[in-house]
Amino acid sequence: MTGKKENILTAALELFANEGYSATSTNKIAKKAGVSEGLIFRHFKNKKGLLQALIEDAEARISRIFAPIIFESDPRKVIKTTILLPFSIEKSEYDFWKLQFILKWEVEYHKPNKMKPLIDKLTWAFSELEAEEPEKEALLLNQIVESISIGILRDGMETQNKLKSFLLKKYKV
Amino acid sequence: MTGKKENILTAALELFANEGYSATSTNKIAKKAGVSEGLIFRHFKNKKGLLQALIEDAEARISRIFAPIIFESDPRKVIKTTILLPFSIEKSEYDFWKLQFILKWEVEYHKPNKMKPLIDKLTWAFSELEAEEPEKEALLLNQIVESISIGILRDGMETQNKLKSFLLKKYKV
DNA sequence: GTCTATAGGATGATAGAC
DNA sequence: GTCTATCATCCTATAGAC
Repeated sequence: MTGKKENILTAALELFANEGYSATSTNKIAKKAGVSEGLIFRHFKNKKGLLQALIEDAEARISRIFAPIIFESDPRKVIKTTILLPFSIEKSEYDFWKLQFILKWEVEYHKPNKMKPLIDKLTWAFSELEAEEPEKEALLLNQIVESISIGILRDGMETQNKLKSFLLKKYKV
Repeated sequence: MTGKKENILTAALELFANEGYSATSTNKIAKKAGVSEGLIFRHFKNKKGLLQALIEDAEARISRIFAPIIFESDPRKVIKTTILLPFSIEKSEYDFWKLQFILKWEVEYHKPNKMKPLIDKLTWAFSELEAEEPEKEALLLNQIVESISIGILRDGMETQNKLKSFLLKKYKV
């Protein structure tokens, strides 16, 4: 069950997410994983390969989380679920999210269009609800949700909880 | 005018802001600054000292930018100026802002209360305008502005320009 | 699959000359 | 103030044994 390869991934995720990619040495990862340093390179070729494996894992999880929104057909529910999204993240998934956000600041991993499907769906929802400028509403809500996510990951859910009911009321969903 | 100490600061700022603190070696900084590596340590004791000098500089600039809002007495103008804030950043200041945001992900430099004065002022403004929940309005607007700033720094001002007039309209300022 | 040993280079930092 | 030379340490990665 607890293969050593997985130990490495778990340790690396926690360290990359909380201390940064460059600041984390393969030595630290190996120690935390209870594994020899060489094994990391056997399994992942190099340090970047290890990061890549984590990124792919994280992206899979994230599209799984977005799926219920993309396939929702009630516009009100699309907006409601989007607002609730950051509050429904499980603690066990925090490091995956953190990694996402940290990597946005590392040039080579930042893809601005990653949120396009969500924004498109939100645009559709707002236009169904006859908003004056559905695309801008969508862009704005997307950014609000993103900034709430960041707030939760950095300072804890309590700091953002006030905004939850406030937003639901504001958007009447 | 172009003292070597300043060269070091300029080079380090650009590198720290765009490639991260840990990913930037003192060797790279020295080369970019056209200076010997040893000089960095003469002037700033160590790499952390160099970062600290930049942080202090950045914080001074930022409070200078916030000042006009804090001392504004017209609540509508407080909100308007806050919304316009990220759009009024000069290109030459981008790296200072980037550094601010990057450091928020490095535990030891993240202070969640840094925005308190702005949030307090916004709370006051919204309560003057008789909003139902002024504190929550303030928290929300603060986060919106922060996320727009991030968007500008990462993807350019064009990507955020749509939101500018949209927000001014939404907040009727 | 996993470990040990180690290569080869980069890194932060110091000492000493000018 | 500034540079050159140098150090000890740490880093990523490989080779070879089990």
